[in-house]
Amino acid sequence: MIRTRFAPSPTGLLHVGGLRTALYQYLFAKNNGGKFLVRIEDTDRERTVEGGIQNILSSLYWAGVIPDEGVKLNEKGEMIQVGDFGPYIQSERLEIYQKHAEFLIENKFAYHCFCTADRLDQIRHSQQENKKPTGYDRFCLTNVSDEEAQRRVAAGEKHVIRLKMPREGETKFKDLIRGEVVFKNELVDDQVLIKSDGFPTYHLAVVVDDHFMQISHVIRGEEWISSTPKHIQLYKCFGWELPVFAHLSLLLNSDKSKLSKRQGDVSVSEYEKNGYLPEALVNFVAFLGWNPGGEREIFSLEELVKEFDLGKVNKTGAVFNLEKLDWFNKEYLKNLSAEEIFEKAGAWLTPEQKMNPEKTKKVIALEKDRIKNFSELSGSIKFLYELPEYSKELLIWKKSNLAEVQNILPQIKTVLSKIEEKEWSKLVVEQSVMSMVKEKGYNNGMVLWPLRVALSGQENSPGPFEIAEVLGKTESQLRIEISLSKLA
RNA sequence: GGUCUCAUCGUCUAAUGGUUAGGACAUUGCCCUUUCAAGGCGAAAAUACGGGUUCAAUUCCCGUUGGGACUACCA
Repeated sequence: MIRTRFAPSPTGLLHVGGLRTALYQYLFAKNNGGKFLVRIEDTDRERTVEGGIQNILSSLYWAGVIPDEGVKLNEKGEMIQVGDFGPYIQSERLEIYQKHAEFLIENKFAYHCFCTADRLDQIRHSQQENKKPTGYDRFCLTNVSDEEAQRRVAAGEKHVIRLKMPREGETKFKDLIRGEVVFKNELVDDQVLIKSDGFPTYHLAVVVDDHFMQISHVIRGEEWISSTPKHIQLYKCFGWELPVFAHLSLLLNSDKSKLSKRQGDVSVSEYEKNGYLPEALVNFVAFLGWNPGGEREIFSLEELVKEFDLGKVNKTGAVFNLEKLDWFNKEYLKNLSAEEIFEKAGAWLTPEQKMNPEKTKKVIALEKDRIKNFSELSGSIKFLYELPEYSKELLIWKKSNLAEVQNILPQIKTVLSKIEEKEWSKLVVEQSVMSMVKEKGYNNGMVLWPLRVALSGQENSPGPFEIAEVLGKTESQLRIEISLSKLA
């Protein structure tokens, strides 16, 4: 049984890099008929933030990356835990880690360390100055006997528990994405397993949990590659079977450094707020470092599941490029009907726009190919609900002049006034105006440009006939009237 | 500094010994058109460098250079 897990720390909002990791874990599990679960790694009490778990889960659900097991959301959006291997929140599993740490101590796979932060800093500094590899010098392993350690622990002295890495040999593993990776054991530090506050570090907790939650494939970011030998050592100490490791390359800023806040929005909820479609973000993020091979780029989540192949994941880090995301979002927007957009974009519409669904849907149909995301929608259709600001210069077509506009606009007005109110439609307006253009031998632009600007007030907009239909006869007439006065 | 790791157009990538090195985004030219968007047709743009191996290297090996990650009682 293939089982993967997403194990975020609730230290902030869900990051797009985190979304990609979760997505790959999800796609891999689903592609293999396996299970995807979410576990919360909240062992750092300093950094854990209020509402962090909630945000991570709601972003995941928004994106459609829904866990089968572990920490989930119910219909009301409340956090629940589902599955046979819980609890799925590390702060609720403290005794398990403690028990396993004791096992390691008893079997001499780990030892107590009483060194102060100051001393640790000092050795690190001198190691760096002497161009030596950094790491704990094993002072407490060599100078503190088991009996003394027991006594000091019993006396309540502050201490941590460290893993005793072997000094000989090397640790090898076969990464599903990178192939064989080898580390010399003597260079691997004696990692702290239990902190002085009694909480486990990531390294102990991740190994214990992945084992008991029967994770078959540990898919995670590249930043973990160098601590993998420590994890493998722990599996060996416990006598557990190793999972398969797959380390994903990082998402990058445009300067190729690890993606961070300083170069714009990186949280999933920010994209949600800005009116990006989850399908577009998911599709985009999936293609950062992986693609199924052909030339097609638009894939639904179900299609991604079908196509996904960890072996085709790239080793190189990918720059998170917003322009491409905009393109994906536009593609998805184009495929939505005005009806669907009206439903989905509710949060971005003004109350007035929401109260006139018939008109707003028509308006959306006109503008939907012009916007990148929903946050642009309301602004882009505003001129159809309220009188725009007019500019005299804009009313004059580049190949025309003031006198010509002053001559033509009244003629359009006359033509339009002849149309019956109930006959008013895009088609009828178009026929009337175009036959006038033809009759007088005018150039299209001479007439259509000022008409369009009179109706929209915009430099760029949909065509004049579409706008006229939405506006209706009275409003259209009014706007032409106002434009005329601006020209005077 | 040490360890690990990566290297195809500006960006995302395809091509696992034989291609005019393909596509997409962005840039740009033209067409369509009243404008913008969309659409259509083009252009420019890459195998980091140096050695091997081979009849043949983007592809395999080595080195160089460059980038990145890690180097915490954070994950």
